[in-house]
Amino acid sequence: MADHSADQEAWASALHSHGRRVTKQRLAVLAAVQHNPHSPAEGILAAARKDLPELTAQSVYVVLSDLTDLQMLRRFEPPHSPALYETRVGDNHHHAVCISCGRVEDVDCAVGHAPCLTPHWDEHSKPMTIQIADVLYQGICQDCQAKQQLPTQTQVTTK
Amino acid sequence: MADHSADQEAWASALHSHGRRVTKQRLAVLAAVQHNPHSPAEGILAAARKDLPELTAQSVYVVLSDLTDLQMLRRFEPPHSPALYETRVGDNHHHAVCISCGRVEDVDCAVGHAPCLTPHWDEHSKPMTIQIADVLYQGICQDCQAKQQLPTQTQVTTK
DNA sequence: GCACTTATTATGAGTCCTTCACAATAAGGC
DNA sequence: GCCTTATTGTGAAGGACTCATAATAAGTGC
Repeated sequence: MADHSADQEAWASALHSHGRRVTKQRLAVLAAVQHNPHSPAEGILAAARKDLPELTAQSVYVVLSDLTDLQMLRRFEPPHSPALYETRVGDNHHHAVCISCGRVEDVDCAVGHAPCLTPHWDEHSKPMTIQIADVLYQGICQDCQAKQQLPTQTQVTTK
Repeated sequence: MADHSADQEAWASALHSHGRRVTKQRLAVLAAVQHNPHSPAEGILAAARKDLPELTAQSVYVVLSDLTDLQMLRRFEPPHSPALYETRVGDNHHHAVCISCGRVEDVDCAVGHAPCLTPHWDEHSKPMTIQIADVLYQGICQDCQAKQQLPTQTQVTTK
């Protein structure tokens, strides 16, 4: 167990710099997200309640969305899954999710700091000024590959 | 109004090839998605009901998810939005959403057929076998840029 | 340190999107 | 045309998240 108070102070000053009050709820949520990256609100609630049992789910939702707006947290929504949160922000990394078990891995940007930031628009579309390019990789993690020694590797979606 | 029956037959044979029965509900949903790309289930229901008023929302959900599994439709979920559907499948294109108005544009793949398909894993992650790489661009479309001649271009999220 | 103001949190209910269980219907093979 | 069974319709339920309001407590000034 490393020096928690150092983290606490870092979070506190970050909150201050955004004009937010430093509450134990926010610190608990931040710590929970830090120690459980890629967790949904429910998981963050469970983790934070170990330190702060009276914390409510609604507070977690409020805190998470506020801190996400402040860019102190990053939120992403894999298909068929509730939103996941992480403290790793500002480094333009991406995510890979296992379509079998749902496990999530971070993927560093392969193309520098702004991957694929120059879309080639198709004919009929009105271009946009792109600010973010999120890449979501989907595949099968090694664990799941080992478990299901697939008989056929082609799609077996014939119902 | 082009030749609808041609489309109908194409959908019908596609359904057959997947072992599905050809029903007016499925055809209505497929036509609705084709004519309203990037529509949510509710919008597809509304569009399909113009041809088939007795169609129910639940049927639309069932049909959409089944056809998505069959890869006859493609589904994607922008942040803070219900799932959107389109008939353009198998061409590995991506999407750009306007963070202001929610408008969605197709973006052709900038890097050939498999963009960014070779993630650089960070140190601690177990690599996965990547099958899909979805890119979600977020920005501001021209219309919204024109409407809000932003006074400050930095973030005004100080509440 | 002690009020006081107001941001935050807790409480409770409500919304939206989607799915489930089961009965009614109809597509397609015979 | 009939029969089997996939599909659809009906009605209700579930999960994830948000909203309105009251209670609480951070941070400010005295």
